[in-house]
Order: sequence, then C-alpha cells, then structure tokens
Amino acid sequence: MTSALTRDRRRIHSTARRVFGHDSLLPGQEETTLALLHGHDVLLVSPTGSGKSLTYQLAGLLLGGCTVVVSPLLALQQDQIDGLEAAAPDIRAARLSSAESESERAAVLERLAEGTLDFLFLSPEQLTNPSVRTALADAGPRLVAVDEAHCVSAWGHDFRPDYFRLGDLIAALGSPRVVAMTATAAPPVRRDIVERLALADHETIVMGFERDNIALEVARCVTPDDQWAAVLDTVDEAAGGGGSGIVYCRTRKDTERYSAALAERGHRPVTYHAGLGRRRRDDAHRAFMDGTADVIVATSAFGMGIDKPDVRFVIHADVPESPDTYYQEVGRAGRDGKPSRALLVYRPENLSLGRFFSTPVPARADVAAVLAAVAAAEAADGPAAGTDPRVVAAHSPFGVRKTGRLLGLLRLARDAGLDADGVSVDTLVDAVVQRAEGQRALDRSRVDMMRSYAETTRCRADFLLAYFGEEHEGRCGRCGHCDNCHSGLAEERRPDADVTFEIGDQVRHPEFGEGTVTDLQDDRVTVLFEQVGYRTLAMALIDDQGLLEPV
DNA sequence: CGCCCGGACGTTAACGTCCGGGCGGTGCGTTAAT
Repeated sequence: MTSALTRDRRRIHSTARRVFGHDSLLPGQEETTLALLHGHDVLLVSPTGSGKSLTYQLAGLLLGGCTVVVSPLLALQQDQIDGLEAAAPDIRAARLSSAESESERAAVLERLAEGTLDFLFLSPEQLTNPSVRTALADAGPRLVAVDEAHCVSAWGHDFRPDYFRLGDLIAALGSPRVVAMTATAAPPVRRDIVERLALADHETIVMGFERDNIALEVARCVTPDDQWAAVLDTVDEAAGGGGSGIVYCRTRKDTERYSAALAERGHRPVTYHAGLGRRRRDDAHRAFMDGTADVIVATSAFGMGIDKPDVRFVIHADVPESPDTYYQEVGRAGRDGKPSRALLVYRPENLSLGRFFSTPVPARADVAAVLAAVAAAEAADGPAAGTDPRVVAAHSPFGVRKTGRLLGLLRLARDAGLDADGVSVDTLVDAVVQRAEGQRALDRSRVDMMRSYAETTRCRADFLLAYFGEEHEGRCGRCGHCDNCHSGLAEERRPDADVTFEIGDQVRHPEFGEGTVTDLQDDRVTVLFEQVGYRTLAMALIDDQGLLEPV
C-alpha cells in the first residue's frame, strides 16, 4: 500500500536528517535504501562521490543490528570509519583486520556479541577465519555491504581468491541482504558480481557514468622516445596552470624514471607503487592530497578510494589492460566538476603487457590434483570441507592460495551446470580449464578493446559509454570534448535506416558462439561473446556470410 | 610480448653494438627474524 511506502520513505529521510544531517538525498539513494528495506539485494553502480556509502548506512541503521561492510583495502576501511564517525558521532563502527592486536580483535568481537556495534568493516579474507564467521553468524547481521564490488570480478580469478567465494562466505552469515557497490562495471562485470555474490531477487541501480567535464584524448606514438616526450610535455602543459594530476605507469621502474625526469623539469612529483614501504606510500599519498606535490607518478596501486576533488589531469604513460581499468583511473580527474584532461599516451607495442598479465590457465595435472584433494578432504572432514581452501590444501600438493584459486574455477564449472557426481574426472578437469581459458579470452579481448579505443575515430565518450552499457546522451557522436569530436574526425552518427541489430540483442556466431550486442557503429558491430569475450565484426562481412544469427 | 640490462665482442683504449636471460601489477594474511 502507498501508506507503507510513504512510511518507509519518511523513515529514510528522517534518519538521514537526524543521524547524518542531510536534508535531502542524492539520486539513487532513496531507491537503493528502499529496495534493501523491501527485501531485495542491490547492485549499485554509481560514481565515487555520489553518496553510495549513505545507502548502506541508512539501510543498515533501519534494518538494525550490526551491518557488515566488506572492503578490499585496510586503508579504505579506516577512511570509511573516520568519515562515518565525522558525519555521525553517535554511530559505533569498528574494523577487524590483521592490523589489530589480538586484544583489540577480542574487544571488537565482544562489542559485536553485545550488540553495541552498528558497522563492522573487514576484508573478504577475514571471513575465511572460522571463528570470525561464527561470531558474525551469531550476531546475525541483516545487511552486508560489499564495497568496490568490481573486485569480485577483477580479483577473484587469481589475485585474491577469497573474493571468489565471498558469496558463500556471506551466505554462511545467515543469508543477510546484500548491497554490492561499485563506480564502474561493464555488463560482464555486473554479471560476475550478481552470480558470485548470488544476489537474490536483486535490483540493479545504475546512476550516470558520463563525466562530461573530462576531455578525452589519445596521443599516438611510434617510438619509445616519442612516448617519453609526449608524457613529459603534456605534464608541463597541464600542470602549467597550477593544476595537479596523476601519471599512471605500468611498471614500478617507469614511475621512478618519469618521476626523476619531472623533478628535473621543475615539477614537484612523488612516486607511488606497491614496492615502496608503507611509510613512503603514506608520505606520497599525503603530499599529493595536500598539494605539496603537484604530480603523483604511480602504478595501478594508487587510486582506489582517492577522492581529491581538484585533479586536473590523468595521463596514462602506457596503455592499461582494459577499458574497465582505464575509465576507473580516468574517473579520478575532475571530481569537482571543473574541466579536466585525460590523455592516453598510446604505442601499440605496449598492449603486450596487458596480454602477459591476463588470467593464467592452470595445468591439467594441477586441476586433477586439487580434485583428488577435494575428495580426500570430503572423505576425512565431511562434505562441507570440499569448498574450504584451507582444508583442501591440507590434502593437496599446493598451498592455500593456489588451491583456493583452483577451487574457485571448480566452483564456476559446477555453477555452469556441471554436476560433480556422475561425471568423470577428465570431464571436470576439462570444464575447469575451459573456464580459465574463457576468462583469459575475455581478458585479452579487453586488451583489444583498449586498442580499439585508442585507434577509433569516433567520439571517445561514446565508445566508452557503449562499453559500459550506457547510451550516450542522444548518441550524437559528438561529445564536443574529446579529441576526435574536436578535430571533426568523429562523424555525425547517422540514425541507421536499416538497422539489422540492436544493442542488447542475443546473437550466435558459427565460431564464437552466443553473445550479446554491446555496440553498433555504421559499419561494425561489437558483440560480447560468452566464450571468447569482445569481438568487433564488420557489418559487410556479417551481411555477406550471414555470420550473426539472432537467437 | 617487448623491454632492459649485463656481458661479450671487436676494434683499437673507451665505446658502440649485438645477443640472450629475465622480468613485468594489484593486497590480504601469517610468520620468522631482528
């Protein structure tokens, strides 16, 4: 009834006002909170700074009990707690991580048991600790918020395997509501998040992607010297007006090299990568935030959770491995809404590093060894033991980490409909290897999409928004602020008279299998295939040979 | 896959060039050694 809805809205707004001092809510906040109150899980895709956190905070307070917030970085967890305490002094929040001493951890768990904690922040790895999981399950959280949820998709495969089974770990807490939040997620990433977290009866809420104050540019280079000069000259130019910015490099060594060269040119750069000690990283971070440094030269280690409003330029000295990463890093420019630049310095040779870093495919023998270990673990410790990397690792020749990664793939193969019982080991091994190969193909097709982005003559904003499944305002082909639009290279997008396909269509290709149309241009179609990732196909060829059939 | 770096080579003494090996990103947690 309307009265119930009105009452819930009123509760949301009054809590926002009373606890956080907000007289009004931003777009999407009420919708998300309402969905959670009404028993739906939510995937919320919304830019940094758009108030994603408030949605789980409001829903958490209204649902009651302790809300668990899963967040990938310890520094991020601390920032969130600090922010929460500053915004609402009455809120009781704590963190559970390896950075706390044994007694601090005990104190947090005691507060959890007493019910005197509103928000508990932790990493997915914490949930693999059985005593933590038991303590949480006893507290019976009603809401779990997964922050930076794209990590579920990006990191689960081989970097942080516990992201792979986060869905199971959350379900073990008593199947609470889940809200997964991220700033950018292309369709396959959204699908991964929904599947892996097993979002129930979920709503996907997407706020705007478009950042029309960021001018997108690509500088195409032929030699390493050109590339080097293009980066340095652009920093000179962009920092000239007193603005600060980020230079992203692919290797640690490059950050040092560019940093030294920029210092020589009179800039105040700092270097940031994961090889530096904690102390030096913190110093660099602080110097960039408070303006002591005007440029931060960094690897991808820098950025998550950074909310510096006046970043005037983001320069990629090297091409990233995917549009996903690229847009996320670009999005750190111009948070204040003022004009900013995003330059990709592109040399095709650099694409190879992205291929090198794509998901590894396991050896068949290793998969078979883990399958045997699963059987041994189940025989020794019961059926549930077969999914726990720690237990299975005890029976396998590999460490917890590698075992966990292979278990993740095995889980995927099973989720894909393969019943472990009554299926030969060979078939199961095949399925696991195929899943890894599929992921690798997707990774590599993302590298190809970066090539397409760098080499396209169309509107770059248009290209990226299509990649993320968003219609560019009017699909005009002229954002007016990318280099291609500016130079007149981007052609007016003509409303096709004879449209064969539409975005979102399911199609089948004789070689690539089934897929979804993700982008249309005058003479080309981009399809996201389930088996091989993104492929851009020439319309002429499709028409001639009847390559794409509607499903 | 592409690069950087170190060593060998060759010619002639200090320096290019060629070749092959090895390396390249993101962080949680735990643990051993200071």
